[in-house]
Amino acid sequence: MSEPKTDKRNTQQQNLIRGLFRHTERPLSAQELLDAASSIQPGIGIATIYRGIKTLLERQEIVHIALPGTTPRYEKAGTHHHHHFLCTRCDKVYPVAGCTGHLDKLTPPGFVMESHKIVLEGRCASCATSN
Amino acid sequence: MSEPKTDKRNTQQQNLIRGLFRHTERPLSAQELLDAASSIQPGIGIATIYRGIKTLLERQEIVHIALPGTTPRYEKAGTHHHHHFLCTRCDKVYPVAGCTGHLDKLTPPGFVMESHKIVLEGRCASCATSN
DNA sequence: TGACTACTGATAACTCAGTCTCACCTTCAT
DNA sequence: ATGAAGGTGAGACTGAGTTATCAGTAGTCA
Repeated sequence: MSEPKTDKRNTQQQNLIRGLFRHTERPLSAQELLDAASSIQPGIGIATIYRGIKTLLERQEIVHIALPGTTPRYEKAGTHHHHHFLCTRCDKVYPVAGCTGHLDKLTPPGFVMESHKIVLEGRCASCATSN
Repeated sequence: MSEPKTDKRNTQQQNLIRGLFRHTERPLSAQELLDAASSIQPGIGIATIYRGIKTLLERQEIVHIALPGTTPRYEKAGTHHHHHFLCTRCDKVYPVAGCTGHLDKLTPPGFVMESHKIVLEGRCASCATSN
């Protein structure tokens, strides 16, 4: 749980943030990171969370994920091509393996598709069973 | 180009906004509506645009469309199921006919999918040909 | 036509995510 | 152990998008 890697200092807070990504399978928002980090190190500030996100993005350890109608999430870099499920109840985002493909067929004539996003919405497993 | 429909007044501004949706095939943002409306009726205020959007949403003449990484758009209600193409250069959004289907297969066990969004990103026809 | 009142335009205010500032603290090379 | 300097936490600040306020305007109805 300590990796210098650059000339930056190896602080508890940055290691904590890196550890949260390492041990969480789903993409996290800044607020989710703050909540999770606060339960381990109470008092950690939101500015530190954003600084940590910025550093990890620069090091390409995480990637930015934009989703419709909610705040950005950040996810471990280097995963296979996949999409996301957004729970409309708890607002958590989950990775979804695979892809339907055949999206080229949808692209209008003359348009050049560079990437695509598929977002499933509904209830996650825990919100589907509870009211 | 004049439809009372409720006890609300039938103003030039509201008719203009309704007309813009009626004669535009692609979803529009508040700013795009302001730009388009201003070219027809200079001096129209942004507050009037938002008031018009609110009224049309209440009357279910338009629907709200959330997209990743950009501002909300609004689109004529009652269209067939379709998705959207977001131009990464001009930030315009275009409707995309059809759908790949087979998305149920992606839903993780225990999750309940209620809807899905597919967003294609790249260059629209006019941005693809110009630099 | 005249009066009532909802609507408009300008702009201030609000909301929220994200950034900046700065005094204090922690890390780390010495 | 010590000092230099980058990191931290608190909170002010910023900017984009949206909403509220209010005096003046225009639609509606008698």
